[in-house]
Amino acid sequence: MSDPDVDLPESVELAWGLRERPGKGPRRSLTMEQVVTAGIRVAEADGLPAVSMSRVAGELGVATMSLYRYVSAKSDLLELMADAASGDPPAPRGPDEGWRPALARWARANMVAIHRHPWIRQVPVSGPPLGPNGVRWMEQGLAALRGTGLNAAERLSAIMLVNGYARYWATLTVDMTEAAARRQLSPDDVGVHYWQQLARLTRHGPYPAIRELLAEEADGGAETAGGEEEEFEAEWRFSLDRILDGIEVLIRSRTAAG
Amino acid sequence: MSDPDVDLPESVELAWGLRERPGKGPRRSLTMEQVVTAGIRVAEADGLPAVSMSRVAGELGVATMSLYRYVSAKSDLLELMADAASGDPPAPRGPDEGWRPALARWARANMVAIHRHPWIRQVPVSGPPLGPNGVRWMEQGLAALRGTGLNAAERLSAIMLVNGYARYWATLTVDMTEAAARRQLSPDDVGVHYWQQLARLTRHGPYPAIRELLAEEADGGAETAGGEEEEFEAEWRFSLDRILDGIEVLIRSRTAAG
DNA sequence: GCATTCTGCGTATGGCATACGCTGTACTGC
DNA sequence: GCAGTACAGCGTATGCCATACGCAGAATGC
Repeated sequence: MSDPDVDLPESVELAWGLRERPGKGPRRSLTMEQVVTAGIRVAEADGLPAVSMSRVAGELGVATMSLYRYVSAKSDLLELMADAASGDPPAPRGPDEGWRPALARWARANMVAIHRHPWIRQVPVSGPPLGPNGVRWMEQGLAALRGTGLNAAERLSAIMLVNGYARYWATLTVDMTEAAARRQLSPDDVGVHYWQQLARLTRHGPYPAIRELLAEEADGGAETAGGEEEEFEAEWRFSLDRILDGIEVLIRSRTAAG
Repeated sequence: MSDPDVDLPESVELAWGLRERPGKGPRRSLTMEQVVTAGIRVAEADGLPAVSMSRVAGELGVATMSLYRYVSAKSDLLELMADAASGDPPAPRGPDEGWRPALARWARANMVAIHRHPWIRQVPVSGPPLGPNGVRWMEQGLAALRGTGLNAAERLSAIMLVNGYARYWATLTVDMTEAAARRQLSPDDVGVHYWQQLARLTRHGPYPAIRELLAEEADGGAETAGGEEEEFEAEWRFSLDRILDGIEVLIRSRTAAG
């Protein structure tokens, strides 16, 4: 079913600690971990655009080109950084936790990881996870759906859907917060500003649904407004609950039929 | 409610055709449309990384720096390109089309637009839509949910959820297809290769859920496999149906209670 | 002790976005 | 019809960037 030696990108093998030292030649003076954490340090301090090969090399006191003995291209480095910064998936809470709370915790942890390391959202994803942490996240996500009656493809699609949402949401909120900070406003004010802009643009022309939205927003907008924090939270929960409801419909139909 | 003059980014005003010619000074030798379509032409031909200010300027027969009379930064140009390439939202089909088919059509059109212009997925989104097409897409999305009993915030969250999924899915499939093409494989083979890689990495260690997945995939993988095209389609539909089911649960509860 | 093989890295190439300031142009107010 | 003014196009220059190539020296196997 699985050949003993499927070929894997070199940096992935290094990250998993496979690959033995090759005997010949001088010792490496750095570890993969040092390289990756140096990259993370830069991203954390000055953002992903500041992560250049020369900057990371400088951080380690080596020449720029030395890094290419560890990663085959900058994109490799970025992927490894993202994997490392994702950290540990949330610990399972025992077999009697239902799939729904487990998946909700997993989703939130997903979102929180990006909030904690906002630069992750700007790392282009080139494919399904292969890094050590990515695979462990996958494991935990799938574990939440064991015994639900969903088949393999469905379990996979479901966690991808949830992961996609968490990433999307985190990206959106971080972008908004950063846009706000750049103009020295609160995230709330950015929202208000957007409504005003939209109102101006749609003042003339066929935009009935948007105008209905704006009117309703202006009316009742205040009634649900708690703190900023709570509002973000409520919106996060809203869409997540829609997704989980949708999954639940399917699971129920499976357990009823089967 | 809405001030007569909320400030809008200059390029947005240009794109909407607001802003009168300023009397003084020489005429502009280009239109915004020319600049944007030149950028799109480059992206279409050689991908987004090929879109540099000098390349676009060359396409138009003007000097690089001339473009900065039209956009304030490259990111402006990219956003305008993405908006223009999004094209028209799907036409509404009449008031007796239910919210669900309407939203499903909208979602698919969203996804198809990215498939048609794959570079769109690489344009960083800096905030909610302000371009002419983006606003019209928003209008159509919201229109699909009129009269469902959902309030403004809920309608907005719902279409954002659907849009996020469409974008996510399109990105994923395009990335996979391009990765396959780069290695001269079929997208299917890339999938198989991934399973093999995952199997190797999880052979030792605590990955029960992933191993279960791999086993099940290896067993029954063939039984559902139709053409590639159909499989993509089925997976797209699966998650979309989860989301729509979730929205439907809420709508039903609203119309029952209200 | 020699061949081999790998490491670190200096150098060089060919990009890139964009700040600045100049020149000529088309209009406004007189 | 003319002066003043604000703007268009753009040449030049700065300071980045990723990475290809090849060399010198280090560690090992034999």
